[in-house]
Amino acid sequence: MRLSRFFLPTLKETPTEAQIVSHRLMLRAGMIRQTSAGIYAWLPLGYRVLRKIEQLVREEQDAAGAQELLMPTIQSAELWKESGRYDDYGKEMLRITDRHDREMLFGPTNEEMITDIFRSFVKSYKQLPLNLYHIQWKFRDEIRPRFGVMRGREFLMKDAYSFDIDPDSAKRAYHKMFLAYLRTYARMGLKAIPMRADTGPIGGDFSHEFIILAETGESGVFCHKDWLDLDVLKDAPGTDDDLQAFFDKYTSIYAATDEKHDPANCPVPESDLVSARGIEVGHIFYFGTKYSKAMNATVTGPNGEQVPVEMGSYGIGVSRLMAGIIEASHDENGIIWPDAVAPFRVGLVNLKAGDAETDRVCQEIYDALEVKGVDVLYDDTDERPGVKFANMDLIGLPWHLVVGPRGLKNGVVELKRRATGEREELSVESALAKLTA
RNA sequence: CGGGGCGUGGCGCAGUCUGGUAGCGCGCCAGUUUUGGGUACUGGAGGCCCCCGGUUCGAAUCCGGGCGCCCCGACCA
Repeated sequence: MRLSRFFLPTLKETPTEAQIVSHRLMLRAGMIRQTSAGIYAWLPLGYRVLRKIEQLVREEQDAAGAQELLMPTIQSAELWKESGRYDDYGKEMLRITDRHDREMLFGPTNEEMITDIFRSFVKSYKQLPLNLYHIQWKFRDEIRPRFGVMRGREFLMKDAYSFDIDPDSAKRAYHKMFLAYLRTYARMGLKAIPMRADTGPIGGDFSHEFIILAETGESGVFCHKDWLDLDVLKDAPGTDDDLQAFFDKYTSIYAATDEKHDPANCPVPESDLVSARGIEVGHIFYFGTKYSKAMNATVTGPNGEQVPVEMGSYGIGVSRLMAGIIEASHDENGIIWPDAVAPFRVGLVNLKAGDAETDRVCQEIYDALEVKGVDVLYDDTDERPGVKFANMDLIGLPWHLVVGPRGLKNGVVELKRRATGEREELSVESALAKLTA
């Protein structure tokens, strides 16, 4: 993509409404545009990242055996009356009336709907286990939306729903998601810590929330320092292995939010205790038969009896995760995208657009990267170098390849790693080799 | 929902108290200049001053009503 043709409305100054760093940077980097309180339009740069995150989440869900479908955003109130949550959910649920005066709602979550789909088609225990998920926009009419997409009213969420014949099997489903979640965050370069959590309006008796560590996180977190050394991607068992041991290991190390942390009764000696800040980016629940009983979702068991299915649900705030990543990965100049979710892998900076030789080399590099399938944003504008550098740092692409007449005279270009600031001068060939490796 | 604040060119703000032709910085356009970390100069374009009503010779400014947005708190992926 050529920057001269890319819709990227960056801002030099920070809009006043933005208080936290991710919100500021997303506005300044031209990623989002607020349209109402807690509701945002995703501009091309932001949307690219959103899709990257979504895709990574999808890959891990698929790998864990979940199957993707897509349910509507607008739901009928009927199902919610059946489960009893139409009244319980309160004002957070956006209620809508259609032209026939039918009660509808913009879904805040999909337990009822998925349970309805399930009961319509699944009749036998032989069709279990089953895990269905979708990545869909949700709406929760928060009293006070804030912090940009971190606490928006409309947000993109991956929600998966597992169905099993008995609690043991449901536990395994839970463990699978537990692992998939940790893998998902790890692949995004995030340190995520699962913690026992309240189940809130979803209900149920077993739940973990996943907190990523970020200096600017909204809540305080305490954990054993061993957490910081764990490498999920190395520890992760294959999907067929028994996940119990993995689950036990990862839930046995101390971790608690400040609300639940009691310094007086903390099992971790002070010297091993890490105090940090975190952001909740996922929540998984095992709630048994809460919905299946209320909605009569049963299957025929091995002995011919009708058994209400054991269910769990598993959410990841996809749009929130973007803000979380920025909170966890930025510096005073802007965003630092982890490679896995970066909108482009390379920012190619032409320091002197219009200079024949510089233009030629840039074009050559641009074409070579495109051919190799490397996402590249080519700054072909005739802005001053300072402007280009500042903008490149702001939008945070992992690699900056800087090409100017001065370097070309010596046969070199400059490759900068955004995360570390390291720069090296090297030939075009070596730079390309490095970027396409 | 309780408490606080804000709404003035795209963005950041001044002007409101004390009514009298709407300003500044950044950005944008044109030109000159500059050319490796937001360059300098010159000349431009761009505003229903959130909306409706009232007071007044005259309202961004005063009064009444409405809408929107932000911050703190209780609540949440």
